[in-house]
Amino acid sequence: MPDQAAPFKAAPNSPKFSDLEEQILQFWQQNKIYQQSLERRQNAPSFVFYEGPPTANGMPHPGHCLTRTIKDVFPRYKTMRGFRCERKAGWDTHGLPVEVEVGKELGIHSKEEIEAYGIEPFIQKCQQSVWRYMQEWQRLTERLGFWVDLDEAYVTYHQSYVESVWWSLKNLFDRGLLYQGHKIVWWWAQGGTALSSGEVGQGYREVADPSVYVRFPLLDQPDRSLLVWTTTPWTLPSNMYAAVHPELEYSLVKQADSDQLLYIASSLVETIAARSKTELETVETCKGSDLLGLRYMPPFDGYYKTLGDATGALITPIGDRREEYFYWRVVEADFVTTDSGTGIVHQAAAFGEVDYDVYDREQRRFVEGERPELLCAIGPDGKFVEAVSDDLLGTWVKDADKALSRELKERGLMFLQEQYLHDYPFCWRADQDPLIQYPRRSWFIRTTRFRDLMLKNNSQIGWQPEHIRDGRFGNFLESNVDWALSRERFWGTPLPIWVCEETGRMDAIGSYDELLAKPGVQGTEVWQTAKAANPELVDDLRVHKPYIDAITYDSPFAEGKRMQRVSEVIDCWYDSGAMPFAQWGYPHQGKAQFEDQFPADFISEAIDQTRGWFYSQLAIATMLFGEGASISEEGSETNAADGTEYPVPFRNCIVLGLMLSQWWERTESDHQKTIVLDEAEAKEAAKSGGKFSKQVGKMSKSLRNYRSPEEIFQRYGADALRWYLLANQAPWNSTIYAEQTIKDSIPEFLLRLWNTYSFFTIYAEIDGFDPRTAGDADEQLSPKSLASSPSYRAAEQRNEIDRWILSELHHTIATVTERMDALDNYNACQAITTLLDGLSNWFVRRSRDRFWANDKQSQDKLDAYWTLYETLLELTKLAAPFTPFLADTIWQGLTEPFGKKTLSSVHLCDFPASDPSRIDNGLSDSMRLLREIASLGRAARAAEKLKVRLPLLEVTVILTDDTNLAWLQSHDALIREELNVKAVHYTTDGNQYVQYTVVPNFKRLGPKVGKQVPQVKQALASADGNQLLVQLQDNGHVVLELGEGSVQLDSDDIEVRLKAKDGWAAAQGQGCVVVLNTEVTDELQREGISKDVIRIVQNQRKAIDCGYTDRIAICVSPTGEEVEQAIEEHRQTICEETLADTLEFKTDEGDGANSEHGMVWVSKVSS
RNA sequence: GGGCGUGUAGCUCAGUUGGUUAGAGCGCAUCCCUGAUAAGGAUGAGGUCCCAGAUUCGAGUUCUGGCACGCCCA
Repeated sequence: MPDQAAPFKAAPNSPKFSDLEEQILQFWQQNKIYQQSLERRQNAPSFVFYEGPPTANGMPHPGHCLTRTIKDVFPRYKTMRGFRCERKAGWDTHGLPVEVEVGKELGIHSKEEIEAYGIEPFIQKCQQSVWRYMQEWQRLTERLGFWVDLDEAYVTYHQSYVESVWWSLKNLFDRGLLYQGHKIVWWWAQGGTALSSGEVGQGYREVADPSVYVRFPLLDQPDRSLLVWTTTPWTLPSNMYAAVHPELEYSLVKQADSDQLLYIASSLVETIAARSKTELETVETCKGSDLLGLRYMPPFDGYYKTLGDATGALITPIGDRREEYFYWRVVEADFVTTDSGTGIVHQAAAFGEVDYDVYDREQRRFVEGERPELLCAIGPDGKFVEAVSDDLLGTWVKDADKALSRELKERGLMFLQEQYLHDYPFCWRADQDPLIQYPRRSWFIRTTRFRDLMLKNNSQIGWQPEHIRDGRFGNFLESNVDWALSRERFWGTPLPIWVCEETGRMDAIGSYDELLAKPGVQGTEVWQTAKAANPELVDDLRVHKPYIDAITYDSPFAEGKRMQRVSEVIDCWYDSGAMPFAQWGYPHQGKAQFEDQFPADFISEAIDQTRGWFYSQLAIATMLFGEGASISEEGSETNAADGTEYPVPFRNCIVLGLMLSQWWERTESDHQKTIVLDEAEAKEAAKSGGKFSKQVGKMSKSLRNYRSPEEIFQRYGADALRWYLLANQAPWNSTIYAEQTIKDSIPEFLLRLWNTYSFFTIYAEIDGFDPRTAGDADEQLSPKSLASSPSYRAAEQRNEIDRWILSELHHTIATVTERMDALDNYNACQAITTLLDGLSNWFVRRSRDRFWANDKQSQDKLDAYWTLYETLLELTKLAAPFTPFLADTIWQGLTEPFGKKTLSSVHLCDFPASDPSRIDNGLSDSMRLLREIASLGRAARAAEKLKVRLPLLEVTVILTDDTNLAWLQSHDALIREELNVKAVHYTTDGNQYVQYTVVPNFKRLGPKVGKQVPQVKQALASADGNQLLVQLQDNGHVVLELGEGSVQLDSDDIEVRLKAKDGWAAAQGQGCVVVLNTEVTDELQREGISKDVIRIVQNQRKAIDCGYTDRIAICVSPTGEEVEQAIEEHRQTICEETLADTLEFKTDEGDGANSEHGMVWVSKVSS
């Protein structure tokens, strides 16, 4: 009977993990365990973690669980390892997605509609919308066990945050690094707004556009023309250049019935001739570079009339030529191909990004103040502003195509006109409106000045996986372009620049107070009025549109004039990139925190953040701190800040793969799709007709093709999900969310750990094992302090299997520590799994008898307890960062007898330290061999269909060498038991049973004999293995005669292998062969039968609900004499094993068990 | 169209500086155990390492070229 006063109580059998987790969650909250874990490390060295802010205006899905699990596991680990790891949460709150969400809610789309609705109520709605799914996010964060300071979270719309961002922008502005330029955007003319690439991508559809081939006559040789091609004739009036590829070959061709000569890329001559149904005869050829600089007459002379001969001074003169014409020259461009068109590309810089780049490059050739202007004949409404011909003024671009084409035809410039089918983007909100590429004034940060510095900083970052550094991220930095910072939107950090209404000169503002301190400030009452009318309004809104726009002040540049803010807000990526300092409100406040918490030791986000948060952080930190802080644009009024030395913003970064979903779907008769998330479910549902097909793809809100995190927690628990995410794959691979695998992580790890723990508590209760005998036990029950118990013996005095598992434990601790320090959670988990397997499947199994032994105080039994207890304690600490809930449940169970003397949570403990003196590699090797022998014996049995219950006379184990021979011999009892044999023989002389073969150790042999490897291999294979072995044993080496001389090989160069000879029941492994004596005597047969009977009876005991200690009566109706004799012979054993009072040969009433040996009835006699 | 990545057992995934017999878990099959018991364990089957070339004594691993998929950018 269990000891009533036992310190341990048996743990429940099959717990519902999600319920246990909820309890732990409550415990954590009530006892502020997270805060305690931080306080315990108050003066410890810091390990800095940055939380990349998620947006809380969408529901979280399983993909977010991966990010948050990875973000949790390393800080937890580092905290246990003795570091102070603060974890400030954060929320990304600005940006277009928020505006779109609010717009949907209000049923409005365009900027005009928003303006009509009112910017003030609109941004108020944005501010509220940001928190729409806040609760879900907080719940996810907590339920997953992601420890982070949600209460102290930084929020990008908060005034202090915005002011930090302003400070940084002012810094850049004052250093001349913030400038205005043009950006070519996809423009919705009717709506008056730019569209994001995502929005543009949604709107592509196939349309037929005009395809025109137009002649551009050369100025100096009017009979020669460039032939250019375009599908947007409306851009021709804004033509600036014609681009050729300098390396391509061009032909000057003559049209059959005309005097006209045309330049066309040589490889396209034939195609164009065919299309235009004219003969084109090549007159001469040249390279593209020969055409550079040629001037031509543009197809429309709207600009040409005034600018035709406009020139400017070159920065680098060409020869003695110091001046260059601004427009209508042949220029070079690498993007010119011969895939379509003519090989000469019409350049209208206003309407194409690559065209704009060419223009930009051209501009830089001229000295400042003498540069070509951007030619743009179209207004923001998509209509002609500069009259090409008077009747086009005010015409919508697409309507102008026809008129323009007609005119070109009339003037004889149109070489060919066709229709062209291609994909073209339309507005996703108004599908009749084609988008156009259009230049917008935009603010840029001169990040290109920092390219090399960013690359240098990048090289300092520990990327996980490594290829990110030189691959995706490195390449991205290499091709850096200036950061287009401004957005013509409403909900974002306002660009803190005020402009003089008179002079256009500008000023940047670094904080709200700085603004209020400006002379003659007006407009603050707009905010005050709003706040008075609605006291609920959060104060942070005062630094937002429209309130901030209302504030003006006296211009320092012009007497009596005002300074007014520019209208733009900034890219919200800048917000997130400013997080390292803005989270503290630096430098207006939080200086100490910033200096303490910069840079981060560790961050992690998914791969899609490469150009997002990873870049924005690196760029901003590079520009503001370290060497970068001393860079400023020439001629800027303010010199750069004195470079405070700060390195990269983060030292290590795990880049996570994307998580895909897997589901089963069926299309119903009404074209609706039925989606299930489970294969079993799909099979079940398919019974009602219609097969389901398996799908893999992105998680999609509209399809609902994934399980909500909340449901996963309910079904399987957070630990199961965490273990799946941490232990099943390297985190940077994109993975398929596999429901089944999560389910599997319960029996694979959680339940196995639980069962081992439960096994311990069951026996500890029965035996009253009391760890409190360790009088000096410390608060974390460290192995050293447990040694103070009088019943605790030093490991070297204990049973071998105790020493073995402790050796495995310390080996595992070393591995896990080493792997986790390298940010490798996957292999750390593998090591833990291996340890748990050893503990559960070998230590516990092999030690059952010791735990069941009668003498409660025998030293061997106590050794077993101490070993298991200590291993479980340390294993629990090892597992704590990975499965924090289960680890804490078990920790609390294991420490319960100590009451308040021990730490209340495993997460307050130190991570276990590996004690090298406990690692015994020799023992590990021997034990591995022993387990292999047992396994081989079972395999040999299985091959002969001799089940383990049938006893056999003997096994013979043949080894290649005698290293482990003595050790194994001393363990033959174990093998006898495992294999159910009467005797075990070990030998190295197995000629009778095995064939020896000698194989090369290629790893050593390769470098040694090089090209002779195949010959050596051949020679070894054809030689007699047994003879080679003799040679090796006698001389320590073997000599092989090859064609070109002899080779001497020592024992490290070759490996001896064994192969069982035919005719034996044998199984072979790496270094041994196990041979089974298959002779089954009648005696053995009967013993086997008796064991069968025991099993049948035990099954019946269970079937009739017997308790462990119930006594029974057995009746057997045997099939024959042999069975009867077997039972008679082993009557005593059978009765003992099954707690039977009587065993009779007769037929009984009721349900019996029918077996190969006859009917068996079992009935309960007493409880 | 460009960049980056991925492709290994039915499924989900590992695979070290190249070393010749490619692993794990699940699933499947066969079996064991029945005092951890709605658990636990063993053994086995299962592979053209996406394809084709190249380098090498030797390639899942390196190189080149394809194919498929994904992500990012045009």
